[in-house]
Amino acid sequence: MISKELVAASTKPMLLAILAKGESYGYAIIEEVRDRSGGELEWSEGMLYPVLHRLENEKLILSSWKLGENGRKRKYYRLSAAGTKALEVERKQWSTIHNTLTAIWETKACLS
Amino acid sequence: MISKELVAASTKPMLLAILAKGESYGYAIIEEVRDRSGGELEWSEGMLYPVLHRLENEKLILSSWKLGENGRKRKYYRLSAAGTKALEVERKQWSTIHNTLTAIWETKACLS
DNA sequence: TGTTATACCTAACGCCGCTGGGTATCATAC
DNA sequence: GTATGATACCCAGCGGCGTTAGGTATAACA
Repeated sequence: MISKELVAASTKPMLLAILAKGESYGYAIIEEVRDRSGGELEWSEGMLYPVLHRLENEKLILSSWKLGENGRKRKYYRLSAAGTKALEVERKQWSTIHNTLTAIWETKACLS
Repeated sequence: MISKELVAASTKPMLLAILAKGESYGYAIIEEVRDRSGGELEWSEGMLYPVLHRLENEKLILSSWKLGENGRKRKYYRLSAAGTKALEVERKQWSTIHNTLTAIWETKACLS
């Protein structure tokens, strides 16, 4: 079980990264996250949909209703130009924190 | 400027990691974080102290008042046994998310 | 016909960092 | 000697966001 804070921090960059590979929709995104994390990450719908709406509101992603192969209506999301830029910002921020964290961890390893 | 969510997610593991290297106190911790991150991370006191109190409440860290070399009273914190375990849990969770994120990012790189 | 999977949405709650304060001591400068 | 800045601690109120726990609707299957 991943802590709430980590989920909060990783949701936006992960979503943007997934949509950067091509358009997708809510249900499929939840499955992809589960697969990619080897089952460690289990996003809930109640968490994902508000995030999608928020990102759309921020103009980082765009949506359009389409009919899936199974005859069901799906709301497909894709990255906007601003979303692509935002993804890069997210990646840099993540790297900054990750590097700082590993630097401290490695220092500990040296002393112990 | 690092996003609020990322700060929230990294505060606890970073604090535990710093104290794992030896006891320290609020003001010095803020400086260490600033140095370690190359100035990218700037913790505020209003953010740090409540976190320290919370971690102490969770028995992950222990505190004791001491007199610093400069004649000032300082509240020194150190890791408890439970805190050491918690640090390992935090590290694992961080790795899980980091690996998932980089996996998705690399996939994107392959397709583009 | 009813149950499961798909697919979307929302309201109330709680946690937690952020902002913007406050208090006190010590060193330095004027 | 007194003002300023650095050190060092603390707290209240606010807002954002995941969580929990619901709801609606359609297609497939039994």
